[in-house]
Amino acid sequence: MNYWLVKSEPSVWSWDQQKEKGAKGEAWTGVRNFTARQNLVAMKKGDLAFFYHSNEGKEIVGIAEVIKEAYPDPTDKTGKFVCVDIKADEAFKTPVTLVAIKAETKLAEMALVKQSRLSVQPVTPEEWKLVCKMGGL
DNA sequence: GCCAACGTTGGC
DNA sequence: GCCAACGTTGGC
Repeated sequence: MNYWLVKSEPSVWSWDQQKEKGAKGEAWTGVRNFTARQNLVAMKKGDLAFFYHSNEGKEIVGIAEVIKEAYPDPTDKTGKFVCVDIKADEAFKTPVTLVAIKAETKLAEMALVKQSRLSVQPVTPEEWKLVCKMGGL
């Protein structure tokens, strides 16, 4: 079991839209970055990922589950990139903001802080536990 | 809306 | 294969 963090601008694809898709989930497309691509390929069915809202909100709003492993991204004409399917799992009782993450010294090493532009990032089990706790789960 | 950071592209 | 130019992302 691995842990991840995926980012989306809520104006493009929000947690609420993801929730509406229910158990069937939705393809997580649009990744056009090789580092993020590598992370997508490494995802396994059943892995969990934080759902982060960038630009608007700047907070982790909930947890999603990988329900289909990497396959060619239908929105990518070059065929170079992949996507996975995810479904909304649990919403945080309290969203964990970027400010709160930065204020927590144990989370200073998170990719979210150090590499803010990477849209699919790995999360360590320690970070996962702590952020879940901060989110009220 | 600005700007810094960084990934990608293309010329050599 | 290097590196400058360019484009995009995302926090502020």
